[in-house]
Amino acid sequence: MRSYNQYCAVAKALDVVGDRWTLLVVRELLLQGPCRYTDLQRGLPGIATNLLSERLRELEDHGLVQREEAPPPVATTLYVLTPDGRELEPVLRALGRFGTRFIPSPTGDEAFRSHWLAFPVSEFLRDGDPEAPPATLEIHIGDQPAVIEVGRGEVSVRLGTVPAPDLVLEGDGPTVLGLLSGMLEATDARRRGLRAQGSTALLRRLEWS
Amino acid sequence: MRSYNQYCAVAKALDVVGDRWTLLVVRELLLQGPCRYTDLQRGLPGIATNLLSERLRELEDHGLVQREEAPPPVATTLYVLTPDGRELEPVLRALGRFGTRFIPSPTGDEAFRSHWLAFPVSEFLRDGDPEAPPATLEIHIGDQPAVIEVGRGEVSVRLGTVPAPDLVLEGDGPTVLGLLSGMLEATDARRRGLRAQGSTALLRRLEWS
DNA sequence: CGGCATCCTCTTTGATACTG
DNA sequence: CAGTATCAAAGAGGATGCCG
Repeated sequence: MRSYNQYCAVAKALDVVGDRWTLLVVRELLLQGPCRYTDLQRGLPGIATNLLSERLRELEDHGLVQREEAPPPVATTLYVLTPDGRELEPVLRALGRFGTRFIPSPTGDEAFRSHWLAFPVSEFLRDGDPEAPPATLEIHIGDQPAVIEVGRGEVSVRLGTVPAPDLVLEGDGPTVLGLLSGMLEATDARRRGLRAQGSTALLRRLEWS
Repeated sequence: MRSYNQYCAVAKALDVVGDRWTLLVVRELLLQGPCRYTDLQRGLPGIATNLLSERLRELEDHGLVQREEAPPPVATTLYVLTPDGRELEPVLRALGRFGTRFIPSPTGDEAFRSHWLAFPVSEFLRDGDPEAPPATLEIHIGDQPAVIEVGRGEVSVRLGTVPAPDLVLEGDGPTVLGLLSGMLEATDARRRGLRAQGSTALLRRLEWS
């Protein structure tokens, strides 16, 4: 990217991360941790491969990403955020908070990856009943299932499943997120194809701010 | 900008404000308040005029900027951030905080506008002696003088001058900011062309975090 | 002047194909 | 798997012209 050439920290930041795709590459590394090249491609549907390699090189040049040669049996290169790179998390969080207002457009043809849930869940969801025993909620939206764990006042997400979830939700992105955020009633969600199995009372425990 | 087409708030935010220059236009409106077209041009050295008008139209289309027809005698259009647009401030602050690490490169040929100081000053400077009487510090760097007011634990900046400042600093951007942030000693700053008039003890009252 | 629109050139992006 | 090479299309940058 051509530099803005301004003696201003915002402009300097944009000189470094203002290119198209750059911040989304960082999003992937923040959410997924160390990634192989193809992990990144899967998390960035639509990116051209030449751009991905170019962005990674630029991020490396700026000291935000490090390339690590994984030892056998993996024997591949892993991309990892440096401590400096991890300091982009507040930027990503601020962007996510701002961007939620543009989400509700229900076009439906958009790509979805389950790990993208991690930001909104940790930003907006609260455990409304910290005294109650921990509970788990399994979500099936797109590529992979994810688990939301709630208990002791904390809410967290991770990819994967759990042996005996208290509730399983299955549906498309807008519907599941609408239900989680309380913007959608259970009956409306069901009308939009949501399938729920287990204790839907768990939903009332989650508080969206 | 072409949409990333991802069901993710960060991607949505970047769909809206990820274009080149867009966030800097918002920076100007946040720092300067309502702006005429030419105010924006002055605050955005290097922008092509067609891009500025295009960005303003896009921001308007997304509901982040409003066009207001100022009544005579001004009789010009003013650009103002909407409440939604003002919610980009956390994004700009996060970017500024991240971008400071890329500032020290002292190339020297960069554009500078005094109002750009507002973010770093309000983010990083603290009044180290809240009990002491309020004091004022006038800064002459580039285009216009600015005033830093410190007192009662608060630090603020505004453009303009003050009748009897306790201290006047004159020099280039890196030097003055280096002095304010404590990264530069007074003698080093003087060697780099800084001219100070008044009570330099005031500098020790300012704390940089 | 303030507020753009147009034209032209140059750079960046996106899509696809190909390679060690 | 991890990229590089190629090329058409879109976007950015710069100059200039127009109009109230």
